[in-house]
Formats: sequence, C-alpha cells, structure tokens
Amino acid sequence: MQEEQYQTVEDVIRAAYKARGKSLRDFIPREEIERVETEIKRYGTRRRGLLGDLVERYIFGLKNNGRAEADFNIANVELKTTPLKRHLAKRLVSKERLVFSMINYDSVIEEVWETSSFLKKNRSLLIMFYLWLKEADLLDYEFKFIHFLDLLNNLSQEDILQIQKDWEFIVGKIRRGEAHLLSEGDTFYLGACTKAANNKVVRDQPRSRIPAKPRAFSLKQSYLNYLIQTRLLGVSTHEASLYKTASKNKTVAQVVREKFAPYIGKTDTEICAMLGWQPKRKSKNHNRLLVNRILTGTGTNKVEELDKANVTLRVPTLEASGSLKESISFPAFYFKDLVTQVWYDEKEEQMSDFHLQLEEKKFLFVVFQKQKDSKEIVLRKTMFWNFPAEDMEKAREVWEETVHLLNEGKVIKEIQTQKDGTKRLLTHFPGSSYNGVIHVRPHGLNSKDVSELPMRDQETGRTTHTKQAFWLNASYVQQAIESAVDQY
DNA sequence: GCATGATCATGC
DNA sequence: GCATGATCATGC
Repeated sequence: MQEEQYQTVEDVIRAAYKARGKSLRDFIPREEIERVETEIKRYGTRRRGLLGDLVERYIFGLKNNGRAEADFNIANVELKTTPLKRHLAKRLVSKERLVFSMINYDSVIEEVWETSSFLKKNRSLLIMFYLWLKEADLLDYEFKFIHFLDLLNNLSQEDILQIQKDWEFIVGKIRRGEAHLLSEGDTFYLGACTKAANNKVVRDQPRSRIPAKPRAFSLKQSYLNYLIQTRLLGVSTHEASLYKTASKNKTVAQVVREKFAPYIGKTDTEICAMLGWQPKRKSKNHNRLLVNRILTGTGTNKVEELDKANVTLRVPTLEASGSLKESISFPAFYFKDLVTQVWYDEKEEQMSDFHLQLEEKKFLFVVFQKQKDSKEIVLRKTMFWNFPAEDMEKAREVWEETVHLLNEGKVIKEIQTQKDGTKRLLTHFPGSSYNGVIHVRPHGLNSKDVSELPMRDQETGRTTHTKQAFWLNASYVQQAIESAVDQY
C-alpha cells in the first residue's frame, strides 16, 4: 500500500474504520508477528509511540521511517491513538489527556491563534480510541471508537472560543517569560501538559533565563471524557449548562462572573429573596445549594462546563475578621497505594495522583463572610484558582515525607488520654506548620474508617490507620483569596 | 487562637 | 455503602 491511496479525508476515515472492534494483531501478517513482539519488548514500558507507529504501518499500510513518536498526517488529518479504560469496571472513560504536539516556546510567541501552528496541524483530528487493559499485550488492545473531530466545526461555538482563550492564555504566559510557571490547571479545556523530551528534561524559553519543563498542548482528560460520554456512548450527562441563560460569546470565567455579579455584597437571605427561593429550612449545605441556584437556576450541582474543565466548586466562609478557619481537603488516599507511586517520573511520563490533581485541577471559590453582629453571611467574591506552579516543591516535600514515614512504619507519635478517658492519637505526618502550604490530616467517616499500612507501625504495631488526605492550609487559601486577581 | 484529630450531612 | 465537602471538638 502506498500513501497515494489516501487523497481525501474520507479515505483516511474509511481506513481507520477497518480497525473498529479489532486489534493490531488482526492486521499484522503471521510471519511478522515475532519480529514485532521483539520490537515491543525492546521498547519496554515506553511504548505509546510504538502503538501509533504500528497503527501507521499495519492499519494504514504506510512506511515507517523510524520515528519514535506516532505523528502521521495525511490529507491534512492528524491521526491520534488514545487509550480508554473502564471506570469502576463499567463506564468507559479516557485514560489520559489527548496530547498534541510539543509547544515550541521560541516560535509560538510570534503566533496568533487563527494562523497558529497548533491549529494548522491539529484542526482536523481522527481519533482512534482503544481499550487499554493493564495486563494485556498492546497488540490486543481493541479499537473501540473511531471519531473524526474538526476543532473549528464540530465543537460548540462557546467551546471553540474557550479553547482559543486557553491557547492565548498559555502563549501569553510564555510571552511574559513564565513558561516555567505553566500548569495544566491554568486553563479550562486546552491545557499545557508536561511532556518529557527525548533527551532534555528542561529546555530554554525565549523571554527568561529560567529553564522550563517541555510541554505540549493537550485536551484535558475531563473534556475528552465529556466528548466520549456524549458523542461516542450517547449518554446524557444530566448536567446544566452555564450558557443556557448566558451569552455564548463569553468564556467560562466571564459567564461565571456575570452570574454572580448581582449577588456580590448581598446576604444569604437577600440572595434567596432575589432568586425567589425559599428553602424549607437552613440545612448544613445551604450555601452550596444557594450557589448551585445562582449558577444553574436549579438545585443541581452538576455543571457541564465546570465538569469539562475539571473545576471543583468550593464555598468557604471567612470569619468576620477575614480569616479562614477551615482548610481545603483533597480526596482521602490509601496508604498502600500512595507508597507505590512516584512524584514525577519524566521517563515514564508518570505522576502521583496528588501531583496530577495539583497540576490539573481548578477550583472555583465562592467566598462568603460571616458578620460581626448578624447571623447572616455575605457573598464576597468568586474566583477561579489553581495551585501555583511555584509552590509545587512545597507540595512535593509533604508528599515525599508522607511516603517516607509510611515506608519506615513511622505513623503514631504518641497516644494521649483525654479528660473523658478516650484515646487520641498523635501522628508523625506533616502537619499544618510543616511548610505553610499543604498538610496531612485525617479524612474519613470517623476514626474507625481505616486503610491498611504498608509497614507495621513501629510505635504500636498496628497494621491499619485512620484514612488521611492532603489538605491545603487554611492560611494559605486565605492568602490566595485575598490576593486574587482576575486572570481571564 | 492555632494545630490536629474527628465527625457530620448529603448525594449518588 | 461510600466519597465528598464542610465543620466541629479538644488540647495546648
């Protein structure tokens, strides 16, 4: 087969469709199987590029020119192979983000969106989704869906605008000499994800002497999941869209700001009246329900755009003095699971769960404040926030220390007996005075909600301990709230 | 008042 | 039944 066979987009799509429901093994001639298997072994675990290569060679019948990365472009269609996995053994979700080409820090600052090299190369995508299985051979991954996606034609107008603004935000940061401060959580749908270069861990950037990690443009995993659910699986997400009652010519951040604007400075009672909402009684999550109503007009907490952008809504309440008492938690972790992870492995392109969350996640803080002489609370501000890249080392310290302690079996420091005779455990885990940014604290149903320890505890000999989580220090979040400036 | 441990309330 | 977000409780 020759490349001339593919003249049009339809040719390429037709060729890709042959793979649906099949795996690479179905396309490789018997006499070549052994050679291919040897090749796979040689690649070791870094074989993602290889999968793309093999698709190119055996499904599309193109000659390989020894490139490590799959990077084929025929009839102006960019072909992508990307893994799916089963979530909770059921629903299909994307295993990772969809990674595009590396960002060239030097040349991208001269570009504008409309004529950008990103758009030129990646506007028309033919995505081959295969089902990844932990134990399976890569030759046996089944191609589940073939999906053609034109970024400027097949997405909604508001999503296209958001992606453009995301691109401009990333490029703006590079122009300001802040490529080393890029983070995937900076943006909503299109991200700048870390990507190890072949031989260099860091590279130069044009407007600063500080070396930066190599990064590539990517569609966020959360966004990809939305596409998979709605377009490939045809599942309704039952989510409310922010744009239902707002202009489509605005970014997500603009729409959110617009929605909250009339209520800033108002008390919760006033807001209820404005919304025409009469809660039966003031429940504990009253503020949250109120915020949901402002965002979507209903009580639902599922907001399409926030979900697509991996944004978590949080509703902290400041004290009347302006201080924030409560820290912000991340999901509880399992001790045994935590110690198997690495903070960051460039070679394998792997990250610990916590690192990934700090890198990818965005928060929407809707900040209320208590009053000195009233029980009512006042809506102060809303802000999008993501963990700043410059504090990532602090997070790493806490994470590494926690893993170290678990591996040493150093968990319990002291057992205190309280006044009422009940016992209270003090641990070695890094507390909130450890480095002012992140700490480790219990996070479970109660003290009996435990997780198995990888090492028996030296002090007590116990093999389980109360589930813990990483927390953003209250004082740290307070500072972030105080110094917030609109980025978009 | 802060640091740390523990628990509650809700929704899926 | 459990994860998640929010808050409470105790000791120094």
